[in-house]
Amino acid sequence: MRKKRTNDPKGMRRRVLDVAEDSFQAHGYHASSLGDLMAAAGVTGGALHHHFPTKKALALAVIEERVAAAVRETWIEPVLAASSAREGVRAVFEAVAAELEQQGYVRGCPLNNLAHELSLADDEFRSALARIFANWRQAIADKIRADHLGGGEGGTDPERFAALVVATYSGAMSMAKTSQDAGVLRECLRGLESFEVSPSQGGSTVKRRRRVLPRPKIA
Amino acid sequence: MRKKRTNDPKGMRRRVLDVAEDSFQAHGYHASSLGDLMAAAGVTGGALHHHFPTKKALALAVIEERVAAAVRETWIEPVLAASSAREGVRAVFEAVAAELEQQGYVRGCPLNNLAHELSLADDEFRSALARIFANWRQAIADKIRADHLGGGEGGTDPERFAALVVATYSGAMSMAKTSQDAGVLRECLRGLESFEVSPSQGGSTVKRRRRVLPRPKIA
DNA sequence: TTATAAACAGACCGGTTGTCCTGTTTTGTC
DNA sequence: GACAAAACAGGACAACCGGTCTGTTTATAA
Repeated sequence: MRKKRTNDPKGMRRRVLDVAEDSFQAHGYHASSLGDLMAAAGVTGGALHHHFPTKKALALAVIEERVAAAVRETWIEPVLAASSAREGVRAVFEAVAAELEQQGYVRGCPLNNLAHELSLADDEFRSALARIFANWRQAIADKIRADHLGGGEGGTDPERFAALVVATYSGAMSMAKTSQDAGVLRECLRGLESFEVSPSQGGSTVKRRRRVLPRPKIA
Repeated sequence: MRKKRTNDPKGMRRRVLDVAEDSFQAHGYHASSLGDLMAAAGVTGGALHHHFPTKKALALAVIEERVAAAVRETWIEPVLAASSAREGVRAVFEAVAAELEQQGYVRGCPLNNLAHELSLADDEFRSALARIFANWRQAIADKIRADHLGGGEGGTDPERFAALVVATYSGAMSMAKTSQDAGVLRECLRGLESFEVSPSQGGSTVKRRRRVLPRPKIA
């Protein structure tokens, strides 16, 4: 009996993270047993333990590598690449809503899913998750500040706007997951779009009230 | 061996629900073992099984009796009793923020905590939780409609406003829990409040543009 | 080649989980 | 008081969980 065994530490680690990310997202951390993950990934206990000594280490890797990357790819990069912060926010909301409606079910936000389950359980989990939230908010705030330099977004407080956007998205995804309906995402986006600047910090040239979130382009 | 035994089904059931509600909130559903609950409540396995045949039945009772009541008491009733929807929302945000800052830690929103962990696990859980979200939103929307009848909040879409408020609160609590800092609640409230347009502008109805959040009426 | 460590296989174990089961005591009803 | 049902006590149990341990195979470097 010859055993074919291809030593591929990189690939094996990636496969484990793939199924762990998926299972944590679908069933949560506690409801995902290492036995299930091993079976799904086609990995033995020895290999799993070699790459991730404990379940906590595995979850920490999922958070820092996969969840952070997901937020970066679906939120931070699109917003920074957009013509403005508000346009970027609008585009992400609609892209996520469209994707959810296409796939027919809602599994929720990876970051919020794990944040709710693990924030109080372990402080390492909590700080890792808090860091992702902070980066998310800061990226949006930075984009607002960039808009300021470009002459736009007169009275918008960057941190306040960022917090509001992240909170609205997180809560909308929570409701969308519970009702299994992505429509609430669009509803909340409409709410944000009718956001008007409070002219308290009237440093901009525009004094009159105006719509701050531009109408969606017809594409 | 004499056993002192006071048959008190109502009280026993209440004690079990008390500790279950607390443990589900603090550690989550899966991380709360029935053994821990029995020890904390001072209840034997037989008694627990008599009132709640399965762990799922216990959780369902917690959701329908305790979580729904919590949302009703901290959100629905204060908002409906407030002078306006906007004032009620502001009061609840500030009351919760003050309470969290006083107790020094954040355990999150009871509804959202369980919603994230259980919505995908079981459809009975999901529908029960979705019903609470729906009642929450409808109460706020109803209050907006009541404001309409009183001559206020012209142009504010009730369902849209309610969805935005609930989403913002849920997401803000999620971040507050993860960062263990209730400050983001106040920040998001400020964001919602900046929906109002120019504070001392006249009440003329010249603008037919959508003003989703007019400023609150100050008596 | 040889030595050494990394990469992996697979069984094993103590502890825990949720549930069930058999009794015993109390309550309600006639 | 008789008696059925509810209310509770407490143990038993099979399944499962996460972690560990030993052994074998593969890569790496001298």
